[in-house]
Amino acid sequence: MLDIQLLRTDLANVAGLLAKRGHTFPIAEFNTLEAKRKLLQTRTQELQARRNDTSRRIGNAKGRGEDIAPILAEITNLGDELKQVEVQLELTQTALRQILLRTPNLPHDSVPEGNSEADNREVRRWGTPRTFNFAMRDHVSIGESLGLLDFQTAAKLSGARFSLMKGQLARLHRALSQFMLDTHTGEHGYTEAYVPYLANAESLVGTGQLPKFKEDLFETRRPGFKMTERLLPNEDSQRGSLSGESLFEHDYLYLIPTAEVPLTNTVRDQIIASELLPIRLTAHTPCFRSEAGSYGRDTRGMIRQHQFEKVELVQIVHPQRSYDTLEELTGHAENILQKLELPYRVMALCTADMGFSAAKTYDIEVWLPAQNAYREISSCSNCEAFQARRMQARFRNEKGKPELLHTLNGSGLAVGRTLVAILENFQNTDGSVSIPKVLQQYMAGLDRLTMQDKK
RNA sequence: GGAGAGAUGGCCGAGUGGUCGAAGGCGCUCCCCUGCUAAGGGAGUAUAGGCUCAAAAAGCUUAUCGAGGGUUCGAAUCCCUCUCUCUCCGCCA
Repeated sequence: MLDIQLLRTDLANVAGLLAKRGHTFPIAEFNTLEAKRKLLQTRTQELQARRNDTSRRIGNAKGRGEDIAPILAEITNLGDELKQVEVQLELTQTALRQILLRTPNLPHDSVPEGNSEADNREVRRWGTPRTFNFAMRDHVSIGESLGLLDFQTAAKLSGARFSLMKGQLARLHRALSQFMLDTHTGEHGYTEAYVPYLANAESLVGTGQLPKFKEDLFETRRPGFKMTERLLPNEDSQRGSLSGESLFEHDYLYLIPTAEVPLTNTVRDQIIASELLPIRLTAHTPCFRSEAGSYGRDTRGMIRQHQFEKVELVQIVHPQRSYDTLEELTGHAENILQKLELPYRVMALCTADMGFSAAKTYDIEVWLPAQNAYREISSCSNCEAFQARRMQARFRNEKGKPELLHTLNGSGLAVGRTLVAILENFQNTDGSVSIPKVLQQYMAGLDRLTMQDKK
């Protein structure tokens, strides 16, 4: 969420920055609502002040045993008007809030301007893509012919965009996440966390997935929730809530699309002591994405799944440190690829290609031989105070005053895509796949995946 | 699933309709006292927002006692709904 003060004082400039990332800010609507808000809020507070004053006087008069009827007469219609104005104010503020909640972050000065992913800027490259002197295959072909990867059965169980792994491949998948966690906790100073995989709406609003990207999420309904009963008219007096939040939102939970959601929200509604900063958290979780709107893209293989695993990195830091931290965090993710000996490049995303909450993002793209391309395997973002403002996540600054934190997150890495990269980059002419050295200790010393016994 | 008890400021804890953003204590900050330490004395110490203002400072003001709604001139206090925590029983990985 952007600072509403900034919108009030510098709207044209803000709208210009948002336009760079393809977002059209509703300037006229905002100005109208804001003018209305100011009027209504002033009036509401006037009436509230009068009510408070009158009530105080009634209290005093009663204490002295005086007649309160004349004082009561002064405010005969005050209650009704106050109620009306309060309702209007609440509606106006809800409308403003809805605009704010759906407005993306402002891009940092250093973010390249662009209209599409083609305008992303390559920052650096590591490793050299291997050349094959045999008929190189993609991960689906490799995994299936080894008898370790089975999309047909996965489709029977759940549908498209799910996968089933078995045997040493399933183990390699597990080994990857263990290796990543061990590296981040052992070498990069992160604290491992085990987190809920179902999160409430408030958490998803905090990190920015809601309200705008609801269709990307898998939504679950809590057992015992009875929509028909609850929506019967005249059921209770809560109807007509003015808060703008759904009355029933606590009856829904969402499967997390990334561990960024639970990890970042750990500091929601908190004022952190500055000596506890920076907070570095990592977690290995499944991630669930509906992939609405990506029909037909990456339909083959494990690249784009409804369910995949990821080791996530989250840092919660002092605002002055957040851009240094972004470089460090990106380096932590790169370190995994280097240890795995997988070639990659780092891209600075352009204004048009960044995610909703990010002020600046580096994508790390791993080399996939079968696609003859670098593909995203990690996305590292500095959200500055954007999420912190939504979450009311603050720390006590040098003056002892609460100030919004900066939040960062990045994949370290997407496990499924890393597995794909290993299968393709480490394939051998006989159909086996070599296991990167750093993973062998997690595989009881096994150094290659081979044809399963077919008996 | 059954029965019960709770939720108040950084922490503990008082407060069952009025002048309460909230006693008291602890903690913390500053000052005084003390050779040092300890003890003692005094002052201060929530958050968000609005208006005035070019801005800062300041002033005025509103909201917040788990959340939302209601009753009332007035709600931490009364009523309703929900959430969460705890205890006992049952069930369960």
